[in-house]
Amino acid sequence: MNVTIKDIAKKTGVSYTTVSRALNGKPGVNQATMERILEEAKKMGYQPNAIARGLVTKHTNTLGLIIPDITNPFFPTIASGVEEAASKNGYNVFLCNTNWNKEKERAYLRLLQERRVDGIIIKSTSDNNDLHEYITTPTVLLDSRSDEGKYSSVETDNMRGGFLATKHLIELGYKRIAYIGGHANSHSNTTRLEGYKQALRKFHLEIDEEIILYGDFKMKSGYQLIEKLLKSDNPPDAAFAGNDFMALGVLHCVQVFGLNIPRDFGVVGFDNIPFAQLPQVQLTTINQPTYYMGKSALELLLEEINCGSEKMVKRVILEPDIVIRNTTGPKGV
Amino acid sequence: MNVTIKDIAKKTGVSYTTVSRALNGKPGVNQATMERILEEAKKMGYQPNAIARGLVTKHTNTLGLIIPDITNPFFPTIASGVEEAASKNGYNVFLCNTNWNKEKERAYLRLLQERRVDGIIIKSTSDNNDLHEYITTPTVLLDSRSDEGKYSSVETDNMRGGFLATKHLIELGYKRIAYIGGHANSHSNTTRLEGYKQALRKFHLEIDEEIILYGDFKMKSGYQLIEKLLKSDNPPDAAFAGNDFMALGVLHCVQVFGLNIPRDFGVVGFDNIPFAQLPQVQLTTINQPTYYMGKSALELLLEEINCGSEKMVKRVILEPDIVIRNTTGPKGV
DNA sequence: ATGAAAGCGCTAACAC
DNA sequence: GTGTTAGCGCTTTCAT
Repeated sequence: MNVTIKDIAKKTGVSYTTVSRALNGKPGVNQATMERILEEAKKMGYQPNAIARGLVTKHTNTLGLIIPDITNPFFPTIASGVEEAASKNGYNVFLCNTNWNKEKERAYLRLLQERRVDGIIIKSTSDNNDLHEYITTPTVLLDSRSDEGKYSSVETDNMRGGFLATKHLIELGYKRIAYIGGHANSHSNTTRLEGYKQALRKFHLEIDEEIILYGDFKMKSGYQLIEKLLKSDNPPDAAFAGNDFMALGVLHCVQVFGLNIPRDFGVVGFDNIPFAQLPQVQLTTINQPTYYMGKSALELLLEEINCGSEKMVKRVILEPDIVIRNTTGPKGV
Repeated sequence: MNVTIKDIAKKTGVSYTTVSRALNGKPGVNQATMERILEEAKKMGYQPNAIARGLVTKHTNTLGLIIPDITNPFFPTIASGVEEAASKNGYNVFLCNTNWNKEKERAYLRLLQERRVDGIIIKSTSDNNDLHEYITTPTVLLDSRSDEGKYSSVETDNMRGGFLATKHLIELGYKRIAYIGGHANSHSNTTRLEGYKQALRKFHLEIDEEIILYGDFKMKSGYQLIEKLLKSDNPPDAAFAGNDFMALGVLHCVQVFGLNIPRDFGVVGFDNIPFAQLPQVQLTTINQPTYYMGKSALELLLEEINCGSEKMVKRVILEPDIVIRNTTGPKGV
């Protein structure tokens, strides 16, 4: 059995209120008794029971972080941003991996709230605008705009990212640029696609729905999508991928087809995951301030938790930038 | 304010004991009242308070997973193994990232136990054998043998892995094989090193401490360590790296030195992280059943939690195997 | 089948 | 400076 404040009260001969006060460093305890209590507590191996405390204080110093794919390095980087900042503020975080599964997302939302987390940070799997039906706790959205106006959010300017990527390919002379996207109805996908279209329009290039494809943000789907296009009658000569994972799949397939990168075919990714900079990979991509996104999501959440009712809904939008490496270059040169 | 069982008791005109019974599907409730209660609960948006429940039941259905580096894909894979299995069994997991920091590890251990997690899975940052001083909760060790005999553990046969890797290099004709290790006093490091030495001895090659170096399991340190060796008078012609991360660093540096891989220089990693199989990387490495390690650690932990006192200490040792790709080949050919 | 009451370990009012 | 009391939301005897 664990030792409780009552045990240590008995041992030191004071009331357990006094013990509680001493242990929490609250004023109104004699220096001498204070020391006696602390010493005895240590000797008995006392460990405060956060559960009991939470029941009365109404907060658990516990947070939930819901992400779609922990094996995509983009999310661990975010997670470490969240976690380090949380840790610094005395919070622990439940890391929940939905595997892009809407059901799992809902289940986690429920579980987290039953566990009375003080707040939730979520990168939702889709933009259905029905999140509020499942949420009664302070929440900040990551890279998403579902239920816009209800929750604070932090995101990279995906549209601009998409624009930058596509513009870069166009300026290098690539003529037929495919969009190899992620989940069709996810915020990241739709906004990046919008940026892609914007760039095409600006440079008076045709938007061809034939070469706009959706997958699932995973490597394999990048491979399969571009394979289909490369086999077609009118194959593209470049691709803007929904994320780096998919870009890696695209790269692989393009090589299998014997095309020279970047001479015959250009590829741009999105995220700038650490592996994109490997000397063997050198993927041109859109850089997101990933770690910082996690950190600032946490800060937003903390504000929300502490400021309580006067809910200030903020939207933090971070600037992406393009990192040019070796998967793009002057077309045909 | 959240709705409680008392609220719904008042509403339905029964005692709150009955409500509790109904909500938990316990016997002894009339079918009709049962339905009334359930319906009312749903209508009022009742969410059970896991905190209050935990206080009386003494368990939280909550687990802690402590890992050293979430940005090394090896650990997310383990984490997803743990999490999926945990989820299936109704547990939520606190994911804690120590960043190879002993202090943080201890802090998390304390926090987790204050939060009354039902169990802990930990990949410790070092093998100091003092873990038990900080642990009073069912625990299983990952890839570690500290406090051997006190806790169940799951690990890959690291020694055999080290042996396999080194033997492979020797048989290909590499003559001077460096060991580019991770943290000197971590279990994974010492056992892999032991396997390396075993292989050298078996093939009557000299064990040269000059080319046995320790880093921190990160890419950069792989680069720096091999750089030092490559600059020396008697440079190695191959390296067995402490993990894939470090191997990637080694690869980079070797290329910078203009050596041909695998003709002039062979590299073997450890872990077989997903990125090792990228067509651009094709790293020869020792494969660990990573996801399964997480899963079986969880199963061990559940056993421990449920069987209570009759503590069965088990050690699960998984077989590694070598995956031969393009960073090794017949020396000089 | 249902209810009353106790109590999990703690914090917070309020009294002294 | 210290103690008494109540109560957080729930489960669990023990009655009825």
